[in-house]
Order: sequence, then structure tokens, then C-alpha cells
Amino acid sequence: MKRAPKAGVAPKMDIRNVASRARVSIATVSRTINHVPTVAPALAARVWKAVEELNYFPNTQARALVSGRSRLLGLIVSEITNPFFPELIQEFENVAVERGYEILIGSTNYDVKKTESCVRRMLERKVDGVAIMTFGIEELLLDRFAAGDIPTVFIDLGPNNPRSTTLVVDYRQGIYEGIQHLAVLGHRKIGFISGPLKMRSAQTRKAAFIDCLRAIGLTADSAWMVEGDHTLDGGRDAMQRILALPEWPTAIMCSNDMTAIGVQHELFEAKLRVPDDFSLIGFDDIHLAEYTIPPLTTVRMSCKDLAYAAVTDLISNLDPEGTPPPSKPSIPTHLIVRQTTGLPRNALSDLAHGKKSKARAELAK
Amino acid sequence: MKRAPKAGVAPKMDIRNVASRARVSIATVSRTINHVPTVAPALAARVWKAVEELNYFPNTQARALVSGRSRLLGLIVSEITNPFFPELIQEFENVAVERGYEILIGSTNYDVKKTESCVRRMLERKVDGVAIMTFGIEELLLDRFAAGDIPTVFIDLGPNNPRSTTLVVDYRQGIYEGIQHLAVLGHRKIGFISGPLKMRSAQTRKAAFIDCLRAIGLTADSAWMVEGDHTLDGGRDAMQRILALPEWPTAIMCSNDMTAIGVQHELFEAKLRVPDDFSLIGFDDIHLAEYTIPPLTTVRMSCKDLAYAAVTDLISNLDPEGTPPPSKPSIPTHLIVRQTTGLPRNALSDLAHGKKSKARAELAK
DNA sequence: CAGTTTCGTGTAAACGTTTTCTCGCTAGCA
DNA sequence: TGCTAGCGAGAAAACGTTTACACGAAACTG
Repeated sequence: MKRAPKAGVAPKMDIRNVASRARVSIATVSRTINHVPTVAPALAARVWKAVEELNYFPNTQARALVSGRSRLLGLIVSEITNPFFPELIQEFENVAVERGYEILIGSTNYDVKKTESCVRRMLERKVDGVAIMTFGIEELLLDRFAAGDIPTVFIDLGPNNPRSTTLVVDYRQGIYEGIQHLAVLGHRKIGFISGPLKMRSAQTRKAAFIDCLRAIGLTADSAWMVEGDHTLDGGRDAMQRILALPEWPTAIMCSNDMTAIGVQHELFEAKLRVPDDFSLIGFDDIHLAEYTIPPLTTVRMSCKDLAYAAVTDLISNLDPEGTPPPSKPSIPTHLIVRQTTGLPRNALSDLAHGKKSKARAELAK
Repeated sequence: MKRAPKAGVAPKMDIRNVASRARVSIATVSRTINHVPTVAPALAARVWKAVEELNYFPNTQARALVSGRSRLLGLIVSEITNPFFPELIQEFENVAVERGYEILIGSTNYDVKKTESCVRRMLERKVDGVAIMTFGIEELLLDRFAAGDIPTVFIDLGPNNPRSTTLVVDYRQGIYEGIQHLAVLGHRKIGFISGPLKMRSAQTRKAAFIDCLRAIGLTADSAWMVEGDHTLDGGRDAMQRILALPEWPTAIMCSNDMTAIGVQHELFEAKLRVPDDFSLIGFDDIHLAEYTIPPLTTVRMSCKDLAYAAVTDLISNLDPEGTPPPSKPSIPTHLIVRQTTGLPRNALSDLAHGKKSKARAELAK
């Protein structure tokens, strides 16, 4: 018999090579590498040795084909270029890999066609489950996954399919903290830039905003609630629209950080200052938020928590007999105060110059 | 015979169902859906009709298993949370999908262990090819892919394996434009924050910087060339180190935009102003660069071009007989001037206060 | 010590495709 | 009309696994 072939040249290593080299059957090899406990230690050792020497690794496709499980988890996000999602993806992947799964990423870009192809790919690749983190997906998708009897996790909204769970995020807490923070500073006129309202979750956040405002004794002025689209450009445009209004709010709350950064930029272009002219609060607390100029006050939603909850739910739903979704605490949110919030501009100019009239005139304009 | 079952309930549709419904053999179904031209139109029509009615789609795994081709392209990036990469991923995916491929993403996070597992996954999932866009990957990986005889595309550096091509980026052009721009403004003292120097490509960019400096008649002061790590935090830290120096440069060039944003932040914290106190140039031109405060002057490297070149190379290398890598122009780069570059701070104070002599002295040195 | 479990291993049948090979039919040519 | 090509379609063999099943040996039980 020849010496062990150099590892790495790898002329099509399959389970049979391993079996013959370890002088066992392929079934034993399979059982060994799958950690079936009934394999005799002596044989297992031989198998592992052979695996090592031939540096064999199983063919995922064959494995999936016969076992019916791909060990692949789909993750559908809105837009991969929005930094929140890469952070989420990373956390999601960490948790998934830890549990022995890999992930397949799909980005819808808010486009129906792209979304369709995304779903199709997930179905074709036979994902074992899919997390839909797109903060609003057309209903039709649910059906597709339900039809394939694939477990799903949704965020905020979701079908009442037994194979599907929905994660609930406690938007209210963070938004409430934000509004209270603004109120304490003296703000009474607070605007809101939402996500695309065709998304249910954008509506949820907006509703939470309105409720919190009310809880604190203020009412929402609908002129100051404008629709954005969760992008930099959208934030910029939304702020332009607010600046075109006859009366300005003194603070703006945004439904995500990218929007807030867009707003900051627009304010910079308009030679207005943050927080002197406008206070600003974002949402998500992406890593970048700490680095904006000035650093962004924002509501943190832990994507670590989100990812963990999503993967856990998915996997527990995989084995139909398994433990039913283990309790479901809502994902918490809370305010991170940085430097984009301050006293409202009239208060400030009052303090600085004592010239009330000028400020009033400006405001009236 | 029953009516067509409602599409969507899908009780395990396989090729046999289609075959029997179309009253042909499974071979004919296979040929039809793979567009083999020898199928008689009449039969093909029946097949398509059945496919439609049963809404059948082929099992990717079975297909891959027998054909030996997964129609999967690996894409390994440094760090998915660096916004440059999501932009690249998006473009890459667009091109890949257009050509009928899907992508599997791996993020190394500059971590050997993660990189290993990344490669392993790619190998296990039997990617048809892999693009290594990590701007510096440990050499061991090359061998792994070479061993599997998998086509690869590298950036900047690469092995001289026939199955592997390397994309060359014309860093010099953009960096030269940047330095020239600074020189015209009057800058003579230009610092550079590189990527992690253990990466070959970080070295490449640094070398390009030094060369360009020389080409313009300046020499690089090694004290002003500090090592960063392509992250926000790294940029911040690097700038801290520069600020601790006895003498400061008047302009800083960064080897990517995230670094530049970190620098901007540090300058903000130190109450220094951009571009009045420091001019700043980034690299990559991520979308965010337009939104920093002030907007970042940067060198654009089109990730669209990069993605297109990578996918094209990969696919042309897939069919061994196919056209050999079709010409290889280098990826161009060029300067985008925004608002982080201006006159150097002494020039500025000269203009403001009319102190020429001091500036001259400074310049002569 | 015979009979019955228990246990560990091997044999073989799936899994859903692609693809080679074969075969029957039609058409072309002599 | 008879023979050969050519062509389209079906039968069957892969692809590399997992897993149900069978089977022999060892370990109990009575």
C-alpha cells in the first residue's frame, strides 16, 4: 500500500476513500463524522485518522439531498448598503455558525422583483428556515414560505402561521426616552421622519412616536411628520421638505440613523447647526452614529439581541417536536445621549444674547 | 383525471411529477428546463405547461450533486460592516445574478480562524469560483483553493496559478490626483494613514502614496505615515497619534473612507477644523462620503467596475476551454473633490493676517 | 448451557437531478 | 424498395451522502 498522499492535492475525496482507508464501511464513516454515539471508539479513531490524512470533508449537497436538511438559514434584509443590516448580518451569522448553520443573504432593495427572486433563491436552495428582517415585506412572500412549510421569523408583523413566529421590538421604550429627553430640554415642537409608510413597521414606529408624544402631554403636528425611506438621500430630502415649512420644529426624531445622518447633512448645507438650531435623534445606534459630527443621540436597538432571538426561534421551530418558541421577551430599546440634542433654539438665543425679539421674528418668518 | 391542484400547496414537487403530468420521461423534462435545443417543440410546450401548473422548480442540490457545478460564487470580504463592502457585494451580486449565479458571502474580520472557516464553507458548499476581495489574505488560503482546483480572483496580489487571476487597481492615478490637488492648494506636509501593513494591498497603497509624493517633488516623512486598520476606530486612533507628534502635517490622506471619517471625528473632538486646520482625503468614495460634515474629498474606486471585472474573470475561467481572461485593463481611480480639502492652515492665516514671511520660512524648510 | 436480548457494523435503498447510451423512427439516397 | 444516417426520446447509471434494515457476535437471563 502506498504512503499517505500529500494532503491538499485532493483528487476527489469522498466518503468511500475514507472508508477504505479506515477499513470500515461508509456507514460507519458517516456515523462517526455525525457523532452518532454508537460507534466503537477504536473504529472512530481510525475514521478520524483517515479523515485527517485525506483531509476529507463531506459534500454538503449530497448530505442535504438525502437528509432533507440544508443547514442553511435564509436572511432577507431591506438593503445591504444600510449599515444597520451588515451589523445585523454579522451578529446573525455569528449565532448561526455557532449552532452549526450557515446563512444565505438576500437583499430586497424595496423592490418587488428583487424580493421575488430572493424568495425563489431561498426556496431553491432549500433553506431550513428564513428570517425576514426587512421591516415590511409584501404579504405575498409569507405565503410562499408557508407553502414550502418553511419556518420563518418576522419582525413586528407576521402571519399567524404555526411555523412562523414574530419578534416584537419595544419601540416605545426608546422613543419615549428620546421624547422625554427632548421635553426636559424644553422642546415642545418635535418633528418625525418616518420610514416608507407602506411598511407596517414604519407605521409602528410612527404610531409609537405619536403615542409617546401624547403620553407626555404634547400633540403631534402632522405637518412635521414627513415620510422618509430609511436612506441618506431620503433623510436629506425629508429635511428639505421640513425646512420649506412656514414653521419649524425645534427637534427632529428619525426612524433610523441613516435618515438622521442625511438630515445632519442637509442642515450643514443649509448652514444650520446641530444641536443649536435643531436637536436630532436617530434610531438603531449603528456604529457610525458615534462618529457623526456632532455624534448622534440615538435610540439603540441591539441587533445582537435581534439576531439571537431570530436564530433561536428559527432553530427551535426546525424540529417540529422541539421545544416551542421559548418565551418571547420583546427586544428592548433605549436612548443613547450624545451631542445632537440640546436646548431648543429660542431658549438658547435667550440665554446667549437675551434678544428675544430677534429670535421671535426669525421664528415667525 | 383531477383538475390542476392549486398552485402553492406544493406537496414535494419533483421532476417525476412534472414528467408524468406532461406524459414524457424525466430526461425530457430535464432537457427542456435546461434549454437543450433537441427537444421537440410540442413536448417542450407540454413540459412548460406542467411546470407552470405544478409550479415546479428544480432542486439545486440534486442538480449540483450530479452536474458537479453549484452555480454558486464565493465572495470573501474583509469586513462586512465596512460600508465599502456592502456596496461591493451588491454590485457583485447584480452581475452574478445576471449571469445565472448566486453568491455566498464570507467575512474574515481580519481573523485567521474566521478566515479558515470561511474558506472551509466555500469548499464544502462547492462554490464554482471565489473572489477574494479582502485586500490581503493569508497566503495559506490560496493553496486551499488551488488544491480544490477552484478558480479564484484576487485583488492586487495573487498566486501565479493558471486557475487564478488577479485584478489590478490603478491606485496611482487617484492618489496622484489627490496629492497634486493638495500641492496646488499649497500643502507640503502631507501625512498618510495606511491600512494594516500586514496586508500586501495596504503596502501597495502606501507605496503609491510615497511614489506620488516623490513624483511631485516632495518626500514622505515617515513620522507622518501611521498605520491604521481601515476602521472608524483605527482612523480615530491614528489621528490621535499624529496629533501627539511635535510637528503636524497640514493634510492627511487616508487609505479608505472609514479611516477618514474616524479622523474627522477625532479632529472634531480635538476642536480642530476641517479643512481649516487639516485637509483630508479619503479613499473608496463610499456613498456616505458625500454625507460627512463637511463632505469628504476622496478617491473614487468604482466597486461596480471591480465587481464586474471579478465576476467576468471568474466565469470565463469556469469553462476551462472558454475564452482566456479577456484583456485586463486595470480598475481606474480618480479624485472627487468635495469640502475637506482647502488651503493649508498657515496659508490661511497668512491670507487672513498678511504674515507672509512666516509662511515662506515654513515652506522653504 | 441454551435462549434471548442488546449492541455495533455492514448492505443497500433512497434523495432528485443530469447525462450517457441505446433504440426506434423517419428521411434520404441509391 | 432496401439500406444507411440522423435525430429525438426514454432507460438507466451515475453523483456522495444518510439511514432503515439485516445480521452476526457478544452479553445477558433463566
